[in-house]
Amino acid sequence: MRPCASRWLPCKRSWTNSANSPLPGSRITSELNGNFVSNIRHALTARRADDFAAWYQEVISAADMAEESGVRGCMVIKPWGYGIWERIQRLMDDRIKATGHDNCYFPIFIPLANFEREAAHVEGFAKEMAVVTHHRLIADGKGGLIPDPDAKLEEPLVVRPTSETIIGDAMARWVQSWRDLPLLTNQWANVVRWEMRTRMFLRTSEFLWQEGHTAHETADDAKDHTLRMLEVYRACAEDDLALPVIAGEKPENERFPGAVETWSIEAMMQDGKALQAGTSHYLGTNFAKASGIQYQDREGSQQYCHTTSWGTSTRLIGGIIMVHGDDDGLRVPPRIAPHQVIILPMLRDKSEDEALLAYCEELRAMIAGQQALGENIRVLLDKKPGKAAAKRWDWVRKGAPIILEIGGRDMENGTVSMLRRDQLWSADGKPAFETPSREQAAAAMPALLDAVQKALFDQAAERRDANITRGVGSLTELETFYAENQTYPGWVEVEWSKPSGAALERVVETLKALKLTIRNVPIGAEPVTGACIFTGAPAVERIIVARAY
RNA sequence: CGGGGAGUGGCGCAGCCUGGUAGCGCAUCUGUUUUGGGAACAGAGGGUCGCAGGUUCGAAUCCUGUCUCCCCGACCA
Repeated sequence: MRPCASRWLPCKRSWTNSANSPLPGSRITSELNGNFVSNIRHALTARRADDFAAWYQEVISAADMAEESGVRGCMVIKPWGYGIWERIQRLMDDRIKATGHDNCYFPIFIPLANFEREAAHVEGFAKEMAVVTHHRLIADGKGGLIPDPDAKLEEPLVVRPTSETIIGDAMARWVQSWRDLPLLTNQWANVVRWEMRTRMFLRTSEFLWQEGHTAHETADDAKDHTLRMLEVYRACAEDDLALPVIAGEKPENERFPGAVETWSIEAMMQDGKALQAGTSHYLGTNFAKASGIQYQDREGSQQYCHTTSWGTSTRLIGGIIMVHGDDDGLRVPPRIAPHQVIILPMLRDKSEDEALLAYCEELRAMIAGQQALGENIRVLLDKKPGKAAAKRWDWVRKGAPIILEIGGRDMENGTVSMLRRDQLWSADGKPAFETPSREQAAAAMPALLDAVQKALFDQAAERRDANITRGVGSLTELETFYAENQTYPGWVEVEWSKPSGAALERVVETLKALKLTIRNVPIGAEPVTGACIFTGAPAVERIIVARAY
C-alpha cells in the first residue's frame, strides 16, 4: 500500500466533516487522514480540496487542452485536448458502427419552419438558439460592416442545437416500407446552444458531439435500441474512458424536449457532483408525426415510425478531467491518450547526445512494435530541446500515462528511468522512478498500460461506490445529510413513488431548495422496501439524488 | 438574464483611490558555468494597460458605453 492510498483525492481537514455523519456512505475522506505526504511540490498551484473550480480551469490550461477564444462561450481546443477527443471519437465510432449504424452528415442550418414542427422540442430549445437572418454584409460608412438590410432571409435559419427535425425530414424521404427499417444513422457534428453560463468542456455554446438517429417499426424495437445505445455509452465510458457510471432512466421532468423516455449515464466527479455523460432517448412517434416518417407495413397500411436519438459530446472530456485529474494535472486513461508513452532523452548539447538518441530510438521502436489494449502502442520520442527534467513536468500536467527519462547512465547500464503517472510520488515526496532494463521496460509496456487503465477505473469506481449513500428514509434525513456534508456530499439513493405532473413538480422544488436534482432511476437497483420519502406513498423505484453540473 | 468580481508582455500579478517616462515574478532569447532529476548567474527581447467614445495640456488611472472571463443565482438535451 502506498503512503497516501488515495492520492487521487486531496487530503484536507475540511473533508473530514463527513466522518461524523450518522449516515452511511459518506466516507469520501475517511482513509485520507494521516499518511499524507505534505512536502510534495505539485505541478499545479490550485488544489482540488481548496477550490475545485479553479483547479479544473488550471488543469485545462496547464495540460494545454484548450483556451478561451474571445467568442462568448466558445473555446479553442488545442492539440492535446483535441487529440483526446479524436481518441474518444475513434473508439465511440467503432462501437456505433459495430451496432449497425452508418455515418451521415446533415446541414448545420435548419429552416425555422422545419424546427417549429414538434411543439415540446420548440418549447425546450427556443430560448437558446442562434439564428441566421441575413446572407450578406455591407459597409456601414464608418469603416465597419453591418448585415445588409436588403439581404434579409425570407425565412430565418437556426443553427442546429440538435438535429432531430432536419434528420426527421430526411428520414421521411428515406423510409417507405417496413423493409427500410430499422434505419440506423449517426453523425459527428458541432451544435450550438446559447448557454447563459458556460464552462470549458462542460457547457460551451458550441460543442462537438455525435448524435445517433434511428427509425423503427415498433415501440418495442425502438425502446430496445434506446437501451442498446445506452449500453454502448456505458461500455465506452467505463472501458475506454475509465469513467464508472450509473445508467438509468431520467424522471419525467428531466426528459429531452419531445422524448417519451430519456435515459442517461451519470458519472461522479471528485467533488461529489454528478455529470450527465451521455443520453439516449425513445422519441415515440412524436418526431415521426412532426416530420411525416411513415412506412407501409406488412399488411399494406401506413404506420408512423418509432424513433430514437442519443448523444455524447466533448463534455466527456470535462468528466475525464474531474474524475481522473489530480493536483499535478490531468491523468489520461491509456486507451484515450494521444501518446501513451513519452520518451525523454536527457540531452546535453554534446556529442554523446547522438548515441543517447539512438538508444532512445531503439527503445521507441521496441515499444511501438507492440500492442496494448488491442491497439499499437502510441509512443512519442520527445526530441524537443530542453532539459528532460523540466519537460517531464509538462507531460505530467498533460497526464501521459508513462514517462521514460533516459540519461547517459541509463544507456551505460542498459536501463530506463520509468515514471507511472498514476503513481507519481514516492514516500519521500519525490517522483517515484523505477529503473528496469530497457528490454524489461519495453516488454512490460502492454501490461503496464493495461494496469494504468484499470487502476484509473478502479480508483474512480471505489470512490463512487463509497459515496453513494443508501438508507436515507425520510426527507428530513435527506436535508440533514446534505446540511452536514456540505463540502463534498456525494450522491444519495432514495425510494420514491414516482409522482407525476404537479406532484413531481413539488418534489423537484423541494430538492431544488437543497440544490439537488434527480439524476436517474438506476438500472438494476435493489427492490424497494418502504415508502416514498417525498409523498409517503408506497415506493415503486429508487432514484439517485445529487448536485450536478 | 440578475447580483458580485476581474481584464495591464506567453502565464500570474502590482500600479488606479490621489492623472505626469509601464513595473515585478515566472516563462522566452543570448552568453557563461553547471549536469541524474522542476539548474545558477549575467545580459536582452517582448505590452498603443480588453475595445470604443468622453473629460484633460496630458488617461492604465477619472466618466460613459461595450466585449470577454470568473463566482453565486435563474436557466440548462
